[in-house]
Amino acid sequence: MPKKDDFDLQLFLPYLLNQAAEQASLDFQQVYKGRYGMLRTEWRVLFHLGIYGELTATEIGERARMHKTKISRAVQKLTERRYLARVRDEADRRSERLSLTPQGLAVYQDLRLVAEDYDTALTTGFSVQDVTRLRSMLQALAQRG
Amino acid sequence: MPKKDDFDLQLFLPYLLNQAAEQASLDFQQVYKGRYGMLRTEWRVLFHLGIYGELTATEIGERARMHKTKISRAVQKLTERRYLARVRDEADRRSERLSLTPQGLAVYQDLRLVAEDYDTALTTGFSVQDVTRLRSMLQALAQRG
DNA sequence: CAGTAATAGTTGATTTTGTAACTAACAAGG
DNA sequence: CCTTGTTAGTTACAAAATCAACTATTACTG
Repeated sequence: MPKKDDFDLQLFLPYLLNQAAEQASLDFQQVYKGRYGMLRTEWRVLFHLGIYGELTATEIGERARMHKTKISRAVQKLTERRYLARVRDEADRRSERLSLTPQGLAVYQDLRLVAEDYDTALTTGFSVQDVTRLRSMLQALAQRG
Repeated sequence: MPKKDDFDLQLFLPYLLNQAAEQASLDFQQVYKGRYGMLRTEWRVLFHLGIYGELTATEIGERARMHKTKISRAVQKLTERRYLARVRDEADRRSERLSLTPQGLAVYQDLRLVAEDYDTALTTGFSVQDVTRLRSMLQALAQRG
């Protein structure tokens, strides 16, 4: 393809990161959307609770860097589907302790296995050192700001 | 932070890629949104035309992996702002050849400089080899599917 | 050449996200 | 305590993305 300008968009990091992220997300989305009709935000909330056991909406927001309205809506959906339970914190009645129900936990465990397999599939073809370096660079990039 | 489950979400590639991509996009968005009131889709179309000179909407869609409705709307906005010109292709009257106007080109050139600076800023702190390896791995990840 | 299928691009309806304003509960200073 | 300020979370409205249906044009096929 003849270029008029030698700037290489395919190598521009914000663009490249987005292309890679979107591709990876879409593949994994097939599973949680297809199997459980979940949205990306819902999947993230579910995983946070699966990993940490019990968190408030604000805590999830800080960890996942998601806005509280997104979380609020995800929590509503997950509650309707009986994947999570909300208990008002009596020490501070503004917040709620969120945790997975047995059903939610089962879904999490299923998706967690898929996630591990998918991560393995994504990284085959690269050396272990390269993958380690990739993750650490991505973490560094994600943490700016 | 005590974990109930040892799966590390922070290292899961689709999640990690998204965090890094979102951070980078948001930073760069400040510029094109703040300076020219553009959306991400519009920025991408502008850059494709700046680099390749003349393309149809479909060609942009293939390259950028964007859906045609997104492109259609971005093209409308950019045309309203007099950043791009549309000429019906007489060889195939269904399609239009898109190209930047002088104003559009000026905007592209401005943003291109910012993009180069931002890319440099993002990668300082990493070795040249690491950055090269990062880009090539991201390209490989983006190209699956 | 009809007649059907395919392609370029647009438009409209629905869903999802983002932004701002809101309620309820707590905190701190006078 | 009472005013003012802050925090947790929700809700309402606007912006944007997604999906499906549509028009116009070209390509295929008998």
